[in-house]
Amino acid sequence: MAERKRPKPGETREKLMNAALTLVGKGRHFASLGIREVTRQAGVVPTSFYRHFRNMDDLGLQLVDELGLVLRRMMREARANVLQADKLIDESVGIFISHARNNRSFFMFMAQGLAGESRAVQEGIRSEMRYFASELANDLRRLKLADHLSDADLDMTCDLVVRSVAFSLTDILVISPEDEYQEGQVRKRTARFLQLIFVGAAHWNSRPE
Amino acid sequence: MAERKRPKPGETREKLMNAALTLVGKGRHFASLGIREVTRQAGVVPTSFYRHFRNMDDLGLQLVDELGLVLRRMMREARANVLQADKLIDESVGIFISHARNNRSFFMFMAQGLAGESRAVQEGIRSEMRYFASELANDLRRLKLADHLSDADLDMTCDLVVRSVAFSLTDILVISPEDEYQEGQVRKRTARFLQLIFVGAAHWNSRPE
DNA sequence: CACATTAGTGAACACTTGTACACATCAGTA
DNA sequence: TACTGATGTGTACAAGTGTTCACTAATGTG
Repeated sequence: MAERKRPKPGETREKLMNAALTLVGKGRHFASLGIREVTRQAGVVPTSFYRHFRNMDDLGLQLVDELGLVLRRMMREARANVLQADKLIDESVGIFISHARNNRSFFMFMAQGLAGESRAVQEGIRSEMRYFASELANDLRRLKLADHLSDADLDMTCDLVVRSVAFSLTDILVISPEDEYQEGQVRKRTARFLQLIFVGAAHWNSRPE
Repeated sequence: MAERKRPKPGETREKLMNAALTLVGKGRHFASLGIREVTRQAGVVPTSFYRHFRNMDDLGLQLVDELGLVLRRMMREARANVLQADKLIDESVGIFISHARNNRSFFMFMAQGLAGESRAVQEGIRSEMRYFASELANDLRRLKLADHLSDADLDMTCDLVVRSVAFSLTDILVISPEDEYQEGQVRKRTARFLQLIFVGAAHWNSRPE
C-alpha cells in the first residue's frame, strides 16, 4: 500500500545524486550535506541511501564520474564548433561559460570539490582537470598551433589555461544566472587571460629566461 | 569553583577561532563545522560561543579579517626581500610557499572559502585577492617593470598572477607538509606559470590582435 | 565602594543525525 | 513454480545539534 510501483533500477540512485546536486546548486556546500538531508530532498526514505552509497564521500566520488562525462561532452562540442583558429579562444570560453550556466550545480560541485573535505573527490577532480589539459595539448599539437613548444612546455601552458578557466568558475558561480552583463564581463576577462597566456607561449622559447 | 580565574579579554574568542582553524587544518571543511564541535575543540562550553559570534558564518568572516593580516605580512616580507628584479618571481613564489607552509590552516581556510557556503566569506576572500592584485600592480609600476602596459592591462596581468598563485594552494595543500620534493615541484611549476604570464605581458601590446 | 557590563558556566529544550533491523516487493533464473 | 538477490519501506535508538535560560564571578567606571 505504501509501496509505490517499482521504479526502474538505478532511478533512486539517480534521484539521490540529483538531490545532492540540487542542494549544492542552492548554495549549500557538499561537505555540509547529510544523508538524511539528501534523501529528504530526493523524496526517499533514509535507509534507501545505503542501497547505493556507502556514505556521502562515496556519493561524491560517483558525482565526480558524472562530472567527467559532462566535461567530455563539453570538449566534444568545443572540438566540433571551434573551426577558425583565430576565434579559438573566444569560442571555447563561450562554450565553457554556457556549459557552466546549463550545469550550474555540477560546476559548483567541481569548484567546491577542489578544496573539499574528501581527499578522494579532490583527487578525482584534479585528475579530470589533468585529463582535460592533456587533451587540450593534443588538440593544439594536432592543429599545429604550438610547434615551437616542447611537449613539456605545451603541457605546462595547457595546465595554466585549464586552471585559469577553472578559476573563472568562482567568478561565474557567484553572479546570478540571469545577469547577462556580468556574465559577459567574466567571459571577456577570461578570454583575455587566455590570450595573455598564449602570447606568452608564442614567445616562450625566444625568451626562456 | 567551576569558574577558573578570569582569562584576559578576547582570549576565548581567539581560542574559538584557533579551534576552527585547527579543525580545518586537520582536513575538515569549514562548512561542515558545528558550533558545538568548535567549542569542544577550544575547551569551552558551547554557550560561550555566542558571547563572541552570532553563528559560524560570523566566525568565518572574522577569520577572513585575520587572513587579511596574514596576507599583508606576507606582502611586506616580499617587498623587503625581493631585491633584484631578475629573481623577483622565484623569490616571491618562495615566500608565498613558505607562508603557506607556516600558516597551513589559514591558507586551507582561504582555499575552501573561495567556493564556500557563506557568500560573505566568499566575497571577503575575493576582495582580499583583489587588494593583493592591485598592490602587486602598484609595485610593478613603481619598479618601472611594466611601463609599456596600460593600467587596465597591468591590472589584468596581476589578477591572473594572483589567481595562478592562489590555485597553487590546492597543489601545496594536498601534499604532506614534510614532502620537500613535491613542494619543490610545485614551487618550480608555479614560478614557470608566472614566467609564462610575464612573457605574455612583455609582448602584450606588440600583438594585442 | 556600589554597580552595571562583560564573559564565563551548567542544565535543559526540542530536533536532527547516522545507522541497524526486520520486512515487503519485484525481476530474473533454475 | 519456487528461490534468490536487489531494491524499496517503516520503525527505532542512541548520540549529537543549535539555542535559550538563569546563574556567577571578575572588570571597569561612577
